[in-house]
Amino acid sequence: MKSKYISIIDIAKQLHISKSTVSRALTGHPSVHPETRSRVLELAQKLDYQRNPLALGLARNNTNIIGILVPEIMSTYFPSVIIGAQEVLHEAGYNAIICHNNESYNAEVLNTKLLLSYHVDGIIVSHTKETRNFDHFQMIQRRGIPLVFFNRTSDELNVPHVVVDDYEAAFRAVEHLIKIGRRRIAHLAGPDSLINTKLRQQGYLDALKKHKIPVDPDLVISYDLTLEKVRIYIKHFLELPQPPDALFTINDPTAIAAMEVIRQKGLSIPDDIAVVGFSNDLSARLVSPGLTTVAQPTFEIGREAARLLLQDITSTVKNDYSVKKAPSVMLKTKLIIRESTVMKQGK
Amino acid sequence: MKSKYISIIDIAKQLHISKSTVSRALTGHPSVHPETRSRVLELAQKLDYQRNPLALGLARNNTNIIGILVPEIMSTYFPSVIIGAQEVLHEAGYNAIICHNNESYNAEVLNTKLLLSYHVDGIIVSHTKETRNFDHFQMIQRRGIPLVFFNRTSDELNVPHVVVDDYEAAFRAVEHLIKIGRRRIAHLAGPDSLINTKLRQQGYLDALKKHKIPVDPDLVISYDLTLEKVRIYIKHFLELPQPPDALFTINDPTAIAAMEVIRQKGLSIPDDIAVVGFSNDLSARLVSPGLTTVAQPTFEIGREAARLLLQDITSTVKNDYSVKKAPSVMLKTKLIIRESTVMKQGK
DNA sequence: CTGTTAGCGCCTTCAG
DNA sequence: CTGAAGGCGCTAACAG
Repeated sequence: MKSKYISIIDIAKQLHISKSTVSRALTGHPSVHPETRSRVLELAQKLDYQRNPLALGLARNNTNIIGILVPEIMSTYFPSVIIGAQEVLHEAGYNAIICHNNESYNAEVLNTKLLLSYHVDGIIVSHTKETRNFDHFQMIQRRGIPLVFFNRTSDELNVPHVVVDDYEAAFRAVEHLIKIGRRRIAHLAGPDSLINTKLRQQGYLDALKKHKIPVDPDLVISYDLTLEKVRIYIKHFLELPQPPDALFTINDPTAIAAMEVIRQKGLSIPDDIAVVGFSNDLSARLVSPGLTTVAQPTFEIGREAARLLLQDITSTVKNDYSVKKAPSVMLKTKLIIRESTVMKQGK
Repeated sequence: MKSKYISIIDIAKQLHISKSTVSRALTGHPSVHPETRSRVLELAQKLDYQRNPLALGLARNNTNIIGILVPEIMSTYFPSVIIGAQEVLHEAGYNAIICHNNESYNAEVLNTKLLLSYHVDGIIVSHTKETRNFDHFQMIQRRGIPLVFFNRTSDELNVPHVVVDDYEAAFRAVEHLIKIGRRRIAHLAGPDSLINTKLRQQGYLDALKKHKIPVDPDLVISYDLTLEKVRIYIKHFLELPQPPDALFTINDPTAIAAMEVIRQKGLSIPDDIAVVGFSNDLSARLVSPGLTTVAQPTFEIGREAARLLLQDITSTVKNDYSVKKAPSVMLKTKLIIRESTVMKQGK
């Protein structure tokens, strides 16, 4: 035996029939004698035959493999999205190959090439925080390979995408802080390269505006999401002549890092400073005090992204997004109120 | 154009040479005229040619794909291991396809079949907590496909594996509790199906024995790692006539869940009950009080597993582990002491 | 140094 | 209903 694996040829030989017939029997082609078919099926079963999807892909020019490209897998957010996506993909007979790049743009470009080289049938992407050049994604689209973005999208590119109502979520989060009496609300925002950053920041600004609270530019800082720097920015906030009485951050890790700094400064949360994060990571529930944050429907984001992708893959008419507007899905978030903004009853 | 992708044939045609020559030029075969080679390379570059690894695999009967099979990806443990493994694999020119199964035995079996069908060159596995039957893994070995276990291994099977010193880690964790004066130390253990459970439990028992503390069977419970049940077991412990003054758990999520129950009962950590977990999940640092726990070198576990696997893949002599003992690597752990056992200085 | 041929596993014509 | 032949993209063995 040359290979560890058995092929339709092995079956054909043992049954003294042609491999075409075996292939037909296996794929359920109608014109095969029932008896032949059952003999093939039986032997295949017995030999533990599994067809080689790679060879199939080569012959049919599709692989049934979907690439999922995310910036990281250490938080709970991306793994949950992946799980949701895989659920839908598996159901449809697709398998996923997951790539992560530790937020590195170069790794992202390499990974897209890798996925392309494996002739994936489609790609689901959340780009890195460094990504400002979208040529590699445009190339994918130009080649006619279905592409879906989630969470982090680009307005330069017309790509089907799944997002949450970042603007509204931020708006409501800040409004919550205003309702509990805060007036000097700081915002530690993400990098401008992320569209979410802009939307959440706008939500923040508009909430202040609605409630006639003047915007203090000193209270807004954009940063690159490297947690080590949070200390610097929070210290800066706290040392302002008029320090903030609340903080809204771009994500939960930032909020949690900030809480540590605030506590070390001897300030109390939420009494001196109320804190609100974003995403409802697992850790938001675990820190003490519990972190008020915006919950995202992560599994559903994954499922929707997969659905959008499958639509494009299976659609008979090729959707040309250089002409036609790409579909998008916007999912609802939910503000989870915990002790970092509102003291627990009876404590 | 029939395909979205360009092949060596396209290059060959444009250059009026044979595809073999193109292939040779591309793979760096020595006997190719330098000029021919450079013309090929140039055109390949210009056409953005990427060779199809699937076709390569078909021709060479290897895919350069490694399967990584883990029970879940929502904690920080498995993602870190995966990242470590991929680091080594990528360096060696291999790509990983990651499968997770949400601790379901059936999904695990399906996933191994999936990986086999893709003709992966090797598989790295941490099996589910439900796995008691290892036939599917044995089958992989019998087919001569390199296999490496990590974290969760089986003593029924002779498979190369990477583990940590579970026994010693548990021993030292419990000894730490004894040294801070605890005498009634409870142990919430994992299911018997996991070898780690047994080893950690033995470490627990031996530490007690060494310090001449009688073992109270009421203080040891094995459970199936479904967090919802932690409440029951902890309540049981607390309602014993002589409740424990310390708790050692099989992992961090269990410890954290337990801490919640303990606090709700109005008891103080560590004064009334000191708590030690296992693994040093991200959340161990975030909960309050910080959780004393055993840190595992997760990245290194992944790297070692990948190295072991690559050894088997590249070794010219086929290692037959039905005769020869499989290599194993045992890595050191480190006890991280936090406030769940020892009050912080100056607080 | 280069072209020809065959074959990896599978499907899909095209003839019977 | 079935077999033979061709091709997907690539490499390897064999001639030159």
